[in-house]
Amino acid sequence: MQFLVEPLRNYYLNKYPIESLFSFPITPFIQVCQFERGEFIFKEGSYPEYLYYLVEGKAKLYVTHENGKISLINFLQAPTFMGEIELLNEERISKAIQTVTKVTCLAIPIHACKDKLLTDATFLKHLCIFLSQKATTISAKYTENQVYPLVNRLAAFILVSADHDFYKEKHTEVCEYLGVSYRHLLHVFAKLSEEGVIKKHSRGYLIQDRIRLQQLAK
Amino acid sequence: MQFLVEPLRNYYLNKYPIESLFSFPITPFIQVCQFERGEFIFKEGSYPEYLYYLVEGKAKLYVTHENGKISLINFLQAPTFMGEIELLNEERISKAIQTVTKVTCLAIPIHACKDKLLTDATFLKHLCIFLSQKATTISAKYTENQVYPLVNRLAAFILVSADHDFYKEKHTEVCEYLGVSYRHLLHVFAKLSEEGVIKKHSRGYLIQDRIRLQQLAK
DNA sequence: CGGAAAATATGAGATATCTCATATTATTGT
DNA sequence: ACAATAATATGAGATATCTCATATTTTCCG
Repeated sequence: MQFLVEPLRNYYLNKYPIESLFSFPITPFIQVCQFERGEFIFKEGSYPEYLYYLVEGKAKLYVTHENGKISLINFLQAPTFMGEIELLNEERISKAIQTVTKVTCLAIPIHACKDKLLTDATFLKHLCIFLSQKATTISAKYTENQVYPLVNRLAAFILVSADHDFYKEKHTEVCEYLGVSYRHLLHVFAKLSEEGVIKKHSRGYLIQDRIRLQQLAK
Repeated sequence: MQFLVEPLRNYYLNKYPIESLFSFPITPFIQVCQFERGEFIFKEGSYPEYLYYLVEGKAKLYVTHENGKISLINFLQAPTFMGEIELLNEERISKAIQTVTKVTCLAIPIHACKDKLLTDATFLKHLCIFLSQKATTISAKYTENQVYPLVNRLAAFILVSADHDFYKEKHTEVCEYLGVSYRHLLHVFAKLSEEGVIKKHSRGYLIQDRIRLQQLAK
């Protein structure tokens, strides 16, 4: 992790203005940092020093279970807070956040700002909205995971992740995200291929029957 | 649903004081209401008129999927907010809340208090903490549901739900809560019985090997 | 560039979980 | 008290999903 100094710090502050999330001047406190791909923004069990606001890049939020299995709870993309739950609860980080690509964040030092943040109605309202959306999203994933077989969930995931009908994600991450074995994920990809819904290419899959895929997605 | 008038209203307001959750005097706005067992506090698709604060009794939060299946997301017990997400997002209720027992709530009328609530740092901080705990809880359930087979999840549920080592819950609700078929739930109960971990009685099960049950719970 | 590590691919048996059907018991409401 | 409804119980076949093992290809880094 690297903190950016002027004039780069100022460049990002102007590119991603977050003053409106607060009722007091937050800018003097903000540090701009960048993480290389594969770095940990938070490690499981660590104590958070910053509340981060991700503005560029992609990271993954995951938890490692006692049995060694990994659940990838969500991919994080801009704009998103990171570490906000631990700010509120003064707990150690229970889930890891690791960068998938190079990531740029605005970092708010907790020791310097915590009292201000926890009494700022503007910030707290934004945070409530953020947390309520987070709870809503994870609730939906939880119930859908229980009720729909992989073929439906994968169809939905392909639709959401494809760019110009081209899907290109790492199976290793996707099986952790959908909570299934690698083998089974491959099985279902093979099945969708057989049925002509998608077509395998060297670096991913091309959607061939978007209508059918949408039907499968629900 | 029935609103309680004085002096009953006052009785509950004094028994369950929530003034400290706000920085302005909320009491004049609060109505105290009771729901009979089986009543809907919120129906899926309805518009919320009140932010509720459950103080007595038990309710269940669930969602009905397009395929007709029901996922019971959580059992709600005091103290808990209900309808807070829709207060923040001005959306229709996506999940139903139905009482399991007779329920008593403090009801805050949204149209009269919304502006005050959304600018009250004290309330918003409490709400943030509540929402962050909610997100944390559902995240844990989500990942454990993916990673652990029913026997482990059921063991944990029995431990949490038993009173004086006696477990007495409706299988119909528990299978919706754990996201498994009724039959499979019965299978696993039979297996735990066979192994002498629990023992079936006329109205429930008695825990016979708490140590073993705790091992199974994780 | 080359070796190590990571990702992808495949086959096959095992098992957790599902659906379906039916019977019995308990609860509820009139 | 009785009928209807809800909950509980059971057997059995089907299937979604898992684990394991191995081979091949791709990516990464020194």
